[in-house]
Amino acid sequence: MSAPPLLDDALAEVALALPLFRTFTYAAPESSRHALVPGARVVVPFRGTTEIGVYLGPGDPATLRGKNGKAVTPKAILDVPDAEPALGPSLLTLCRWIADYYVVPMGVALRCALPALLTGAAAPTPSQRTHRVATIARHIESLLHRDRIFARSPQQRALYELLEANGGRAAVHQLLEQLKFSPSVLKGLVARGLAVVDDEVVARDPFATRAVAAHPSHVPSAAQRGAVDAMAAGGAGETFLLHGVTGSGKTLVYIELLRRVVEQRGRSAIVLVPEIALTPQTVDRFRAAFGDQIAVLHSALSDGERYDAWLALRRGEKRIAVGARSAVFAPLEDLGAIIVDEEHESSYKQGESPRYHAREVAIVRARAAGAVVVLGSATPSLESWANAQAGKFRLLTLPARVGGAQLPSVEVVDLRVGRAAAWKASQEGPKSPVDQVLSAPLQRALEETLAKGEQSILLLNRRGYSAFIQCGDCGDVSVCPNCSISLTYHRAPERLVCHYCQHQESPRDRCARCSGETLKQRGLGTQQVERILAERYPLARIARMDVDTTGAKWAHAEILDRVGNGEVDVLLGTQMIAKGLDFPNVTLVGVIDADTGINLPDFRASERCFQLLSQVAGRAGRGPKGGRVLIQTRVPTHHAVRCALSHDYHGFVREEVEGRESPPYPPMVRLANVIVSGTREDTTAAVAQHAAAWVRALMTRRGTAGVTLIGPAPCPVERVKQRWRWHFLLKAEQPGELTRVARYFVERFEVPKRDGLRVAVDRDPVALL
DNA sequence: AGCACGCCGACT
DNA sequence: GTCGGCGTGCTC
Repeated sequence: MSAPPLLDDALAEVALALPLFRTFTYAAPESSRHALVPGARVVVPFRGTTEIGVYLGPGDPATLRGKNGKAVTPKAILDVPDAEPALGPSLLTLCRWIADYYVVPMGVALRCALPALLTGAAAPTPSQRTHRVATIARHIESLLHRDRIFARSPQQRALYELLEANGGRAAVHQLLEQLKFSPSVLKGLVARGLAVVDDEVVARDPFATRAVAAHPSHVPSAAQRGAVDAMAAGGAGETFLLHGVTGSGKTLVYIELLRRVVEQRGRSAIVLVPEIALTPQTVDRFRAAFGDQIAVLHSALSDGERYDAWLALRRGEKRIAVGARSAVFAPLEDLGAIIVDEEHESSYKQGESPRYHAREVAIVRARAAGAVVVLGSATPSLESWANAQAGKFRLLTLPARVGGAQLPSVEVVDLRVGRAAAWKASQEGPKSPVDQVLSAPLQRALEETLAKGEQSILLLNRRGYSAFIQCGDCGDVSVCPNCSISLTYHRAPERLVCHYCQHQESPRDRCARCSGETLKQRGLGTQQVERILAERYPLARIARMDVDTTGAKWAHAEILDRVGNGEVDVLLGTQMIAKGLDFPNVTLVGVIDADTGINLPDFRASERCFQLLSQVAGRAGRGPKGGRVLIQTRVPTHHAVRCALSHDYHGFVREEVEGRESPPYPPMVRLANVIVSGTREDTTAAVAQHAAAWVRALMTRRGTAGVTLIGPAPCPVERVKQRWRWHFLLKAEQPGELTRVARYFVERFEVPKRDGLRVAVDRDPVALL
């Protein structure tokens, strides 16, 4: 449209990490020019202080015109601190793509590609740190003792039980922060000999010191070899969708591919996993195979450690990066492969700006680098499946488990009223708590598994003790003061907790609305089920795994190690136990309530349910003893449940895609969710309506026929963290049209600067909640 | 995002 | 008379 700008070498275009859709033009002193390579960090004067920015290229003199055409004298770059640019040309290009596609300022995109140390956001921290840690010194087993000891110190009890919930050990600052108690409460516990406080050196990269179990060097099966051969022969930038049933040995395929790419061809590679802490077994296998060629990037690293790892990759000292989402930005040259394990996982989508999806970023990066991408899953996302069907990805299939193991048999237990009554009636004696949790068939299966000395996994996708507290008189439910969400009742420590904003309060003994005294707990959570199981099966060794028991950094790995060592008979947990676990002695998987979440107002609710059921079912029968899966549900005919029963991914996709045709949802269309939020209900609604009307007018004016706008409406959870939320959806056949509309909107629509009003665009949202 | 500038209500 | 509320505008 406009003439290309006349660029000037004496001027420098610099991006700063500000939420501004503009860059700044600085003078480039002669002395700094030789080091000014695009992607280089620069230190620049900005509003009286100095900021770290990224040099993008020669500047445009036309930008040096202030308001009313007055000339602006550019300030000079103060320093170019690095000999080598912090971002190579390929990562710089990748950031430009992110800025464009996800409709964010360049500075925001750049920030997520650089460790905090390099953006100047964090003060340099030593690689070794110490912190104060409290540990339980004396365990109080019986509740009676507990009542007596803490009779006159309820705060100490709450602290003690929080410590317990953290596995007996937790950082002092974390404990006091969570409970908002003064340090004297802890002093009291220490004085009574119930806890001790000491300094702990935070291990320098705990993953580096974690022992790697010797894995038998597996020999690939014919199917695995075929997949590896196809990928190794893949064209530059080609994307493979590796659809392998649970237990089909996808990890070995990845490892064999890396042997060829990294060891034989000397190129580098990135392995993305959904969450490091949840997949220690997978990470261990890569470490066992490649030793110190690997840099494991995980959230427990300090800024200093993260920078060390970044540097080792940048210098080529390590050529494989393993990590969660952000590892897709690992500073590797000559990239040969990017592996995205469990590609359907929603944790690949970043929740805050830039709201990128690591799978999509991986594909774009690999295409530019001439690397192959491998997307692996037993239950691929519908988007990836559609891309494979359309010929954009090459589909490779591992249809069978390795070593001749069979997929477990999956049975449904129908909990609907009539049938539930039937099995309850068949029970002898009065209804016990366990009967409310486990149907007769699941109890029988659990008892048989215990008797054989084998292990069981029980999935209940709801943490806490009970889902909510309801007044028996007026029906009022305790809700969070900050969010439109009911509070979950937790025991040990006894609190009502908001799972959206972490707000906590003490349970009341009367209804807040009508002062009724018959407060009832509704809906079972993992804490309660743990207690019920412990009462019913006192000899069984039960472990619970959910965010409440895995607060401490390495608690995940510790619980899983105990399962692996046979120290646990029953592992009870939320969805975090469904992923990637490989324990051959687990022969029973029970799903306590398959319906949790199936009716959420989200177009992906069924898909998530199917994936969760398939993944957790896949934990059973991975060894020679075989396995069984029992799924309790009230909707046995729902396709997510039905297809999980028969391991029928294709059947599920067929039915699910039908449901996404009209009204259209991904993969039939591309989606952007525009979220308007603010501290006041009325102005948030007004701005959302105004914004939607503005976009509609824009589309009419510009004739963007390919984009449709749905809404606006309040978000399904209309208040979170004291902010009201409205949203509308943009749907488009072509991603380019969606980018144009979203970009024009974000850059031109004026959000009133009051009531904390904000507009955010969530491109390719994973959930509309 | 910050931060300064600037114009209208309750106080030493 | 001032202190300070936050709406508005700017950052090379």
